Amino acid sequence: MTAVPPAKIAHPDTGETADPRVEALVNEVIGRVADKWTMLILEVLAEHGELRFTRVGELVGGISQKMLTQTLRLMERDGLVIRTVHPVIPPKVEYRLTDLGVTLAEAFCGVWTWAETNIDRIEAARALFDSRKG
Amino acid sequence: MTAVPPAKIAHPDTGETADPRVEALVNEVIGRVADKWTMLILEVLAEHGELRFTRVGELVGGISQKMLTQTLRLMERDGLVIRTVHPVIPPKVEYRLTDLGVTLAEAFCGVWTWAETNIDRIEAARALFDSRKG
DNA sequence: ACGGTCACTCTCCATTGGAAAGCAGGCACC
DNA sequence: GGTGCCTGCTTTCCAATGGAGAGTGACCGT
Repeated sequence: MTAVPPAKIAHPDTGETADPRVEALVNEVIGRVADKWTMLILEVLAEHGELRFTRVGELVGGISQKMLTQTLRLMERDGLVIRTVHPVIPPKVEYRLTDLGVTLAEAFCGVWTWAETNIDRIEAARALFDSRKG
Repeated sequence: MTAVPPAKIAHPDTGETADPRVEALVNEVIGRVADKWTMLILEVLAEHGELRFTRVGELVGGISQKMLTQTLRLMERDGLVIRTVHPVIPPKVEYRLTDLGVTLAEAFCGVWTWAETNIDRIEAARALFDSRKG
């Protein structure tokens, strides 16, 4: 991936950032990271420190094991979490955030607080919208 | 949706936040908002102010019209954007952020700067991971 | 021998997302 | 009077994604 993959629809030039390659990379990273499960896992790991596989699933809630494995692997690949395997029976695998993961969690912190403080406004907006075009 | 939908897997108690209902609502809002296209659209609207439908698509890049319509509608429903229809021919529809949308964009601002500053680290982590278990 | 534990992994199916075509409706051009 | 074109969707079809649930491996207690 040295060459930047072109956008599927060839938009000639959006004339936004100086370097379109940087922009594309950032968008790709955002696309990776701006994922429901990634954010939720990041949250529980930031809050609880080191956790085992099933415990992460419990704390996140409603995630399938498949997605849990998949998301944790992707986060590990991106250097957000560290996976520690303890060679014991029954198996014990612990996950914790890297420094990079911690900084991302801090960056996302504003979003949780935003969500917490603005739930009422969102629900009100939804009610209004639905009543208008129900 | 007055009653909080129970998690699909019945986790007895994760013992995290005091009120599980608030937590569930926050998770739902996070799940709504932590979406690739939502974040990207939020970004371009925060940066460019009021934009027309196709212009949003151009600036976001690589989004299908279906997802653009769908995401903008959802954002409108959640009170993040305002959709203004100018009854002219050819049609002209403009989108801009509400105050709520602006606050969310500000909350996400840290994530964009995080992505920009940490691209190198992510790529390095990926290269390492892939070389290890290629 | 058999069930329990834990972290996956696999299989099947419903939902989602992308590509492309269609549509509405007035306007300009020929 | 047709033929396009313009924009903002909507629809259709198909590939990819995600969830539910069962299976796996390796050992331990009974």
